[in-house]
Formats: sequence, structure tokens, C-alpha cells
Amino acid sequence: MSDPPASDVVDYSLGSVEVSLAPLERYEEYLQSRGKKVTQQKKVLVETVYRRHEHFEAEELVEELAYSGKEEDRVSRPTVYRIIKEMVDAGLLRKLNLGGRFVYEHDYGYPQHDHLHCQQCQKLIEFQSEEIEKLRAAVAQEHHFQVTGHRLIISGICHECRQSRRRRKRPVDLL
Amino acid sequence: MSDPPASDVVDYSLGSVEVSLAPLERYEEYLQSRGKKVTQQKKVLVETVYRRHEHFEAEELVEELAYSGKEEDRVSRPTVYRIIKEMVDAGLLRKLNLGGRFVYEHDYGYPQHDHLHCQQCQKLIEFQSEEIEKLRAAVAQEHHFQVTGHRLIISGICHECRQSRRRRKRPVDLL
DNA sequence: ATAGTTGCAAATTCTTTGCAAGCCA
DNA sequence: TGGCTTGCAAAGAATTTGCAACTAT
Repeated sequence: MSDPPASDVVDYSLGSVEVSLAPLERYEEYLQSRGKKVTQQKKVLVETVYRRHEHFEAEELVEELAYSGKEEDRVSRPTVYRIIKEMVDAGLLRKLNLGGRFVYEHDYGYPQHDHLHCQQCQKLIEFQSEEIEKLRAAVAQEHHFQVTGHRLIISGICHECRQSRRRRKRPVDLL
Repeated sequence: MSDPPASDVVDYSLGSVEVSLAPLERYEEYLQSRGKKVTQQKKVLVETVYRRHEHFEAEELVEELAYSGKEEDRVSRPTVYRIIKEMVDAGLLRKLNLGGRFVYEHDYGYPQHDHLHCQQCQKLIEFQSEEIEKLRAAVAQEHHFQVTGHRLIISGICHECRQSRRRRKRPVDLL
């Protein structure tokens, strides 16, 4: 462990949302409300996951925690999976599907957003748009559907990859 | 096998798109252009998948084809997976992620659309909206991103499930 | 004390691969 | 014929489960 983020505002790419509790506190609140326990492993997971704002896969976390510095901070594979799932339920993490792969991202203290997914370099670019909210509401009303959320992933080729492609496609390079 | 659909227009929920070739013909065209072969198994898969317009999972198809009527129409598990993948590449099928599960749907002769996913009964409701096209284009331009497609799934509770929930929640039922 | 938790090993689920035999162009 | 395909059995990757030991409350 080490100093956990004080609380609220952090400097993330899309900014952040005002939250009154730090992730760990919020998680503890969730756990207590369900009669679940706050363990060393859960603290390690929250700390590790919130130490940086990046999308990650379950197995990446498993590897990182299998050989982490202090022995007391090591968490087994099954437990990593169990806790990740609990964190998703708790609203701390969000699970995304990228054409077959699952990645997780912060879902607490972070604004609602969607993604552009580069099929070439696998990069994820976040963006926000209020239009989607409206669209959601309109479609939902039409179908008497009660919306709880949505997932929008726009796929294609990012700026950088387009440039390298263009470069590779120049006549001179093709000969 | 049995009589394959004549060609173009069929009566699907969202209507259909004008296509000049029947799915099988289109697939054959794809195969020929790549020096791949048109086999009995591939014909069976296309016929089975296009016989009805429903979302299905790979394993459902495997089971259906493992015990199908005529012995000559049986297709092994690995082959079902291989051909499904090829059909996706050929543009006949589209692969969707539903929070952990993969389902496939027709992607040829069928209009572009998105889904409402009921978290209660797992039902998928299709809908169309031109708004998304605009949104896609706008976001893409802003990020110099070249769009090839998108996936939007709005999740929540469908009309029917809302009603049964409401019923279950009436005071008299709660006591 | 006691119910939730953990790690380990084994089991599952879904999908893919190696390879010899078979089939289409 | 020659190369793409198939089926079978086995391998894999990702995730989950049974269970005895452990720990937070």
C-alpha cells in the first residue's frame, strides 16, 4: 500500500466528476452495506487500479499482483477475478468489450463517456457527447424501455495509424 | 439442405435491404475471390443461419448441427467455429458482445441497426436511428478518426419485464 | 464466534490447433 | 492432382468453483 489518493478531483483526460468519497471509501461503504468484508486484498486492488487511469485486462492485473513488491500485497488469480467482479457491482469499475477482449476502466469519479477504438493499434480514445443521452431517451420512450445505461464503441482507424498507412501506401513504397 | 431462399427481399422485422445476391451466392462469390472452396458444410451453415432471422450463439449452432436430420448435414464443432468466423469476414454475419456472451446476427441483406438489451429477460430489440450516423461523423471528424463502424447497445428493462416487476412490487405482494 | 474470504488445485466454458484423411476446382 | 477442408482429439485461454484454512467484525 502507499498513500491513497486524498479524495475527489484528480487530473484525468476527461476531467473528473465531483465525488465526496475516495474510491476506497466508497467501496468500503458498499461492502459494509452488504455485510461484506474489507480485506487487505480488496484494498490492494482498489489502490492498484486507481493508482493510474488506464484501461486494463484482468490478466494484466493478475500478473501485476502475483509478483508485486511486498508479499503481503500479493493477490491470487481467483481472488483478483472475484474482486474485480465485486468492484464492477460496486460501481467502481466498468467492463468493456473490445471485439473479444475485455478491458476495465474506472467508473467512479469519472464522467460518463464513450469510445473510439482503433482497430489497428487497439488504442481507445474517450469522448463525450450529450447527443447520445437524447438519442437514448428518444429510442427508449418509443419502446417503453427503461434505460439503465449504454455502451457505444465507434471503430475505425485513428489519426496516427491513418498517417502511417498513407505513408506505406505511397507509390514509391509499393514498388 | 432444402430449398434455399430465392434471392433478395425477405420479410424481417426491420425490413431488409435490396441485395442482388442471395446469401449463399454472395458467400460463394467471396470464397471464389479468395481461392477458397464451397463445401457441403459451408452450404449447410449458410442455409441454417439464414433460415430464420434470430440472434444465436456459436454453441447453439454447434448443437443444432451435431444432431441435425441427415447425417450428411452434420458439421463438427471446430468446423462450425471456422465457418462462422469466415462468414463474419465475408460480411454475412455480425458478432455482438452482450456483457460476456457473443451472439451473431445477419449482416447481409439486413439494414444497419442497433440494439436495446433487456438485462432481465435478455431480449434484444432492434432499432434504427440516423442520429447515430451524424454523431459518428461529428465525433470522428473531431478526432481525425476514420470510422468503419460502430456498436451501440442500450441496456435496461424492457416493457414486459417492467410490467411484471411493477406487479411484483405492489404493496400487497410485498407483505 | 462466525460468516465472509483467500489460495490452491481442479474444473468449466468457449474456442482453437495439429494432423491425417477427404473433397472441391 | 494439389490445395483448401474436415473431423477428431487434444490443447489453450480465460474464468470459475470446491474446499480447508484464515480473518475481519
